[in-house]
Amino acid sequence: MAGARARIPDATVARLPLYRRGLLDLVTRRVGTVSSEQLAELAGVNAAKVRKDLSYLGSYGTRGVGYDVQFLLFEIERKLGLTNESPVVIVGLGNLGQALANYGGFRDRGFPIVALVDADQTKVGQRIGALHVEFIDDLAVVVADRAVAVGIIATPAVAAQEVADLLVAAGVRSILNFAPAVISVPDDVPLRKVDLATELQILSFYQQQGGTGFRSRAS
Amino acid sequence: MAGARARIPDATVARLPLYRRGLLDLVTRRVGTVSSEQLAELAGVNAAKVRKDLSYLGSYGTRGVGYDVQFLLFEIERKLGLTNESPVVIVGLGNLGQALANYGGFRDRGFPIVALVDADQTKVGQRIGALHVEFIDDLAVVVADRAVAVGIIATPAVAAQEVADLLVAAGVRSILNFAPAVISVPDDVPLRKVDLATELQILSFYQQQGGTGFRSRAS
DNA sequence: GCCAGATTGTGCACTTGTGCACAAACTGCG
DNA sequence: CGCAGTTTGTGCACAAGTGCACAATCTGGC
Repeated sequence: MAGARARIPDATVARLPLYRRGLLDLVTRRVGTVSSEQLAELAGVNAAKVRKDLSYLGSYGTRGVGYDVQFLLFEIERKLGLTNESPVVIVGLGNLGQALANYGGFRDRGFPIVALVDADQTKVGQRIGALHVEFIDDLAVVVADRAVAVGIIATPAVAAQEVADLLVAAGVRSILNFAPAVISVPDDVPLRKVDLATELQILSFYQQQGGTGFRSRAS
Repeated sequence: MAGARARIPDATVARLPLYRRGLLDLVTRRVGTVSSEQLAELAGVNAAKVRKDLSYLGSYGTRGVGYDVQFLLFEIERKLGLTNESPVVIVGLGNLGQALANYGGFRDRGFPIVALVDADQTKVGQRIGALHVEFIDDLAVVVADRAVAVGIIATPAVAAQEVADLLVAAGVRSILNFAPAVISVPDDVPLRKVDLATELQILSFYQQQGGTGFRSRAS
């Protein structure tokens, strides 16, 4: 009762996709009900955290029984805003961009890639997967015509800020940045970054320290 | 004084690579000294945090002047354990694995990829970049012979745990997991995960919430 | 209708992270 | 030699995150 209106903590939001993944697994296995203990196991966290996290969404469990898998999955997807698809544009088709374009994991989870854009004329027209690379100058048109919601930046670092500005101007609503550069965008455009080399360096630190004193704390 | 021995907080460790990146930039621009304010700008954090983070490493700045770029860079790299290279093996050469194999960003930052391994015999022998794909059964030999320190898992989710076990058994010292699955490893093997679809889902949440109430908090 | 067993939801204490504000300390100048 | 200007290093108060422990509540059996 009462709850369900309070703001959901950032740490909880970051775990919701993990719970979702676990629930999807349970659905395919025809499991109808799950306890916080079981879901914790699937998501790699502890049970108390699962219960507290889920309580921020509302009281969707039943004491003595657990959570209804289908219903909880639906509620998490609703909170995450996954009820309809979010078309994605990838900007920059070097090695990483091409890989992301071929990676099926996005479409499967509600983020179909609908456009590929690059500033290099020699790449324009090239076919990658089911799409053709388009020129960066057409970005605004592409975004508008295909209702693109998310922009992925996979360019070299020097171009990242400029591309971010273009994406924002074109009307993209959130940005995922793979370029190893700090970029700034308006406050109303959610931005996350993924830096592969950074992850390796963090691993290096803990490995040098003897491996101990560190568990989870992931992206 | 005194300090430099205390444990470095996880949050600080996660930012050291950002400072390093900024410092590398300054080195190429022939800048000799940097203030916490400037470094904060480059790393996308605030100045107080920079000073506190750096103070955990020791007192390497000079009041009224700032930090010596070369020296600070060296000290950060030393703390991160980047003074010598860490050879990397990539397991799983689907789209993502192939992209990672071609991605130059690793070698440039001290993590040369020295081996590619897959369980699919039709992929074995195939050439990607400068390397040939080897069979998973040879993993232990490859790791030992080439002093591999880091294992990257880029397999489908179902194979992830098995591959993790093989990597640990082969003597790899830390693991970066790209498979959308929870895996467990011994406590002395640092493990981090990168899940691209998870990042998009988190973006989706904040975008649905109206974009506000969220800044930084990245991987 | 009641009890045993199971499992959620949450109060609370603790740990970790953040950022302000300011004393300490350095440089350069006159 | 002392002072003005600058910038670090850190004490402190607050915010966020974590996890234990337990009351509240449900189910099924008899």
